[in-house]
Amino acid sequence: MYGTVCYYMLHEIAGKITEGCDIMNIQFKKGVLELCALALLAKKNRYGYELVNEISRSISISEGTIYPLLRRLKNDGYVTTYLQESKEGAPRKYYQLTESGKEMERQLKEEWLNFVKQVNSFLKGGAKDE
Amino acid sequence: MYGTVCYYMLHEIAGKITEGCDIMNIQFKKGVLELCALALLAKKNRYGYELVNEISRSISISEGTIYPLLRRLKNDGYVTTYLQESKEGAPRKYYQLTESGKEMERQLKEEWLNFVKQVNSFLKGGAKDE
DNA sequence: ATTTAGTATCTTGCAATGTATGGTACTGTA
DNA sequence: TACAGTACCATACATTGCAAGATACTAAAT
Repeated sequence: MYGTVCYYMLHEIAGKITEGCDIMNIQFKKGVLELCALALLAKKNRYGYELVNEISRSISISEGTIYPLLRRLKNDGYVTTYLQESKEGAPRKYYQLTESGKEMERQLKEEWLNFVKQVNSFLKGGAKDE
Repeated sequence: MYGTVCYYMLHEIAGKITEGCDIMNIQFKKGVLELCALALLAKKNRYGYELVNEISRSISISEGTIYPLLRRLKNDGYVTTYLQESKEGAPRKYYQLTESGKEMERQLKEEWLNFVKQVNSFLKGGAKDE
């Protein structure tokens, strides 16, 4: 019951940053967060709380989203984890991409860029009228 | 029981087009399809089956996705509908954007472009390391 | 005439996944 | 010892795309 207040602060801050994008961001996010997490882990090993903070700078997310996601990634063999003590709080669980995780990251990135291209084609020219 | 075979053909074709993008497209799609539908309707009125065909040229979707979506759009007041007979089959239900639908389309488009920018920043530079 | 194929719409139950909510636990400071 | 900050986790829920299957009309082939 102690850190509860701080917990909510994080959520509030995350919400403020992406203010005005709330109508459907919730839906846009589906699936893309996995790519974001993999992309960040491709740069260096990180712990869960760190990922929440990094990602929530740009995209409003909460911890209840990241931790289950990371568990999925581990179950699927895309990451391994190791614990490391911290001077400022509970021990941190670091996540490290496996080879298959790196491969997944490349593949998802490619698909994402492709997908965006397709969607944008609808937004711009739209499908030609016959 | 008559047109069932043809029904499945459409699905097969749609599947083939986006072959190789199946790992997570399902997730990428969430929410974006609504934007695609609105964007296509912003160009001209269309009927449901037409939308399925247009969209499935680029993104693999099925009818079970579009019709419920269109019902949602109607319930939320973003489109109105009118029936029109056809020489080649069942009568078509056309969908027409309302003013609030047009506004929604503009807003979603803007959010989408913004969202893509944020995600791409993770993929490229990634968040700076402190 | 009956079958088959094409066009068109709709419904139900399922699966995936982000969210809200709330809990645990460790450290350092007042 | 109370509190704030850091860090992790679990459960119940809502949203939404999908699979599967039903219905109905038209037109061409048999």
